[in-house]
Amino acid sequence: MVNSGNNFRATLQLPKTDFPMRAGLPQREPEWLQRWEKIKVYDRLRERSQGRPTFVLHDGPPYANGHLHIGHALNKILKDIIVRSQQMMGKDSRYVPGWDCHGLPIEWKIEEQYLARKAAKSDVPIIELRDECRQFAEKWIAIQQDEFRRMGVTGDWKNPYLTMDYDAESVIASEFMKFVMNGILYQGFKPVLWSTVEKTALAGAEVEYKEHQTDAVWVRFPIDREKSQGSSDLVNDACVLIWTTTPWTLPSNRAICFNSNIHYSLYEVDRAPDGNHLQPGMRLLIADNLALPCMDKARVDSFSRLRKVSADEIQPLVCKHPLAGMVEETQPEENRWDFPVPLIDAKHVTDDDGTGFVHTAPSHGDDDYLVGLKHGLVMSNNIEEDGRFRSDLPIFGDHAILQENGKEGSANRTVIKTLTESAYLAARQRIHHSYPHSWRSKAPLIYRSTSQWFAAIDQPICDGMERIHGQTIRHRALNAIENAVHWTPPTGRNRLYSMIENRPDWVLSRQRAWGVPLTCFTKKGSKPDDDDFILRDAKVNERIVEAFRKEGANAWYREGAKARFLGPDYDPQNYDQVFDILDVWFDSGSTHAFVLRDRKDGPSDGIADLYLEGTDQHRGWFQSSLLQSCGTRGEAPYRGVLTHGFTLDEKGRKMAKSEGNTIAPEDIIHTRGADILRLWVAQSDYRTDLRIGPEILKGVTDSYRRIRNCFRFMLGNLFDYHASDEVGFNDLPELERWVLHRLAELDQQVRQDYTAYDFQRVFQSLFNFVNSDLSSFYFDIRKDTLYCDSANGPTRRAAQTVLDKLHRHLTIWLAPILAFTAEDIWLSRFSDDESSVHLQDFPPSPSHWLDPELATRWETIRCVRRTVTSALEIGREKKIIGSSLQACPAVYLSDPSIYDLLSQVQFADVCITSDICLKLDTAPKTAFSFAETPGVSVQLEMASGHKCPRCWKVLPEVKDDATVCERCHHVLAELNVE
RNA sequence: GGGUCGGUAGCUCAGUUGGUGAGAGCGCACGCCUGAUAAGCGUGAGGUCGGAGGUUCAAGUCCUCUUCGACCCA
Repeated sequence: MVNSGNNFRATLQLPKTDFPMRAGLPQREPEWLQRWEKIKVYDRLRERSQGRPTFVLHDGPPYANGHLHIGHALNKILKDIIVRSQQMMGKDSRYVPGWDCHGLPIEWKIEEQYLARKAAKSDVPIIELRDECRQFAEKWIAIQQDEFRRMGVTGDWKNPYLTMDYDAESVIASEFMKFVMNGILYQGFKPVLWSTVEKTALAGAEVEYKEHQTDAVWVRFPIDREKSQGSSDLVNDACVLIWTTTPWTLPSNRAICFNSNIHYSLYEVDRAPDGNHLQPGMRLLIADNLALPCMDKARVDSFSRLRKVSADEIQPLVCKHPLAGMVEETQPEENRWDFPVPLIDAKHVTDDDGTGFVHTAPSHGDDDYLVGLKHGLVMSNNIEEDGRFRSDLPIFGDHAILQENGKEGSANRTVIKTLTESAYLAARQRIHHSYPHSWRSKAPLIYRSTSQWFAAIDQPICDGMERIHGQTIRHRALNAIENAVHWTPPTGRNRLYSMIENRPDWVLSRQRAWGVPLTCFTKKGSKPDDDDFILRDAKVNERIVEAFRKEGANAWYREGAKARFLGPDYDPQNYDQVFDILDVWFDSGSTHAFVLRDRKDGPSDGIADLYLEGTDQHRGWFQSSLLQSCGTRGEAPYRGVLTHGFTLDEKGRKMAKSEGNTIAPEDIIHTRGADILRLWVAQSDYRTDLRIGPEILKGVTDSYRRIRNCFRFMLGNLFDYHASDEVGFNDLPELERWVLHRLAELDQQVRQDYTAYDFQRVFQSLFNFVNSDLSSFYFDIRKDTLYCDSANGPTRRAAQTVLDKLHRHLTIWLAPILAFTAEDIWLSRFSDDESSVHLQDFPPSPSHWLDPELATRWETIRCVRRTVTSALEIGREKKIIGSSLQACPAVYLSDPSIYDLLSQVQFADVCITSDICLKLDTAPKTAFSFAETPGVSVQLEMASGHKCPRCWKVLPEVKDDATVCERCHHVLAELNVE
């Protein structure tokens, strides 16, 4: 025999398809991108979605510098899945991508270019610098746009929003001026890291930490017996001991912090060398854990612990400043140290180092500043730009903390000398420690209080919205978080709430060049507290907004700008123009105004359905947008907020270039395809941090291939199916109806999960369905029918009818995730020029598909099938059978209802055996059974007869190896083959 | 150092208000098929649910501590 199988091969309806098993995604994806652009999918969806309820996901703008990393990919793909699924669920789902353009990192890059060619930034006109920054941003926006689009992200790419658009700059200024007009803006002081060499403030990112040598001092603060309350041993002659590594900040001291969780005691010096700073009889309050090292450093020979002192006793104490009384009372108050120094309970104090008491100078540290704000401490202004004490400060005037070359000046020495003379110095020591330095000059930095502009978070706003939304920005924001916004996952609510509950006022000003200026004027001679300090004039504001709209924010820096904007009503001589720029968070916090409110494609009420960003944006965009919006429009700019975790490597570690564990989205797209990246996103749990690496991507690719092949099977078996071949629901076999039932169930599940943004579940459900219900069950069973039955046979057409539904539903359901592959699958059947899966909505599933009762029956059937399959497997192990078609198992059943049930279906087909023998009888002892399925036993019997050379079933009617079975005979007769 | 979140099989994930011997899919091993074929089907081996302690008749599920990791802040 040549090969009997091959003789009949041509008579079978074997699957036919051009849909390749291997996708070739990296090569083919760009073709689909071109197609979508050509047929204008996004625009057509807008046209045909008019009148539908809108869904607006407002894009959080990425920063326009550098190539995209995997975190960007995660973020944009999640957004894309939502945008696409909402559209397909019946919304008009709009998406406008945006970019954040202003700010320090770009300004830096330009500065670096200047440095490289030895040009000084100060020599370059500011407008020129700003234009270079703009060009830099433009370049990266173009690159990033390409990279995002390559991922398959849909949206209005032709009209993205940029925070540096003239219109955007104009709106940002206009939003800022709302804060000018409603009294929320004020000028105050805040300590910043300051370079005395460059005479400028530095942002956190510009700071590097290096070892630095300096003087540390222990200083006694005498308890003020008149102002303090407490027992006499404390109040009469004890001191609080503090430790600091910045002695020069002591003249700016305003308080001492302690921590009520730390144990403190009163100690007395017993013996010490002659001339020692600490002398016998001196009494000191110190944390218990630190008393010994302190006394040691102070060269005390022996000391005693007198008694424990509780936090309740410490709290009411008030100290005198160690410099108190050193300056004549004729000096103004700010030049004397005769003020009380309170003790403040603060959590940031530890007993790891120092004394357990922290000297607090609100002008010279973040903790100090915050404590100062909370307790109303006075901020001193003792240090000038060049790092010297102001000239008029007694004792210390003109002494430099750091010289112009960055080396230590005389300030520390003078402070230590003064304290030594007044006998309040307890000890000193040279120490090395990690200390902030300028990234550029490498010189040490100091904390220095500077004049800044703030938005008042707790200031009542009189804008008529206080009744509805609350009086202050903080009230409004907290109210919105609790009542008006839906959080995914819910933990986001608490996170943002506690941040906003505790945050200080918003510092809006930066001493930088690339950004939107704080468009306001101050009156010369007025003090910040004066009512007329900030010019508030709607006409002036309107001129600024107009100019910015036409010329961009550069208008602020043009010659004659001051006179131009002040107009005829004010004399420019009497006003100062502010040249600080706005915190870039104010820019992006204002996007709701120039995108959601002002664009035609924004939502009708100006509120986005969703903001979606990484968890770091609780501190960033979620917060700045909320605060800005509460200050200007009274309520949150979003109805929903979704946060996702960060991307980590395979071991759960942070990705870092230095670790060599980074993965660029570009590489994944070039080697595996964007759909693999998208599938990785969909099958990950974005609520926590997401891992990615070679092994995980391999797993994703495996899953992808599995799904792809199942579609290939469907497509292959639909090659000769047309709409006219559809079999009506009532004529479908039970098995087909069961599949439709499952499809209808999935329909509900998929919609519910997409609505909840739970794509992981969507994919999991679809993937399991395709694997467990289709590939290993339904497809496997129906292969015989599809291949061997007459092309037009009713069961074959029924199966194809179901395959057609499966193809449509599954492809469309997967389209938001596998944007490219779904298109590939769709076009394999519907390939006219204008068609695209992305123009489809989720198809309806007729309610009569749902049939729970039938599903229960089939659950039982599959259960018995599993017993049969296991029995067959035992037969295989014993080499009794190979193919299941060689068998005709006897199934012994004790339950008549199950017997009836199985009798009514083609159970042999279901088990993929040539025949099956159902018996309502007790099983022989040799029969196989599962403990889980009592009452079901299977005795493996061989099918009798010969193997039909066409369909391979072993049937009694087949008498020899050359003739075919009856079914095949009829089919062949139809075909006129024989 | 502080705040928040997380750690269930090699991988991605289920495990409802604490309650039948801890599940799915993939991968892996072995077998079958050779008419989805660099595919398909079946069977199987993998987990002291990060660790310790506690509450309870009963804990992956509640509490405390601890470890590792991440984000934000310092």
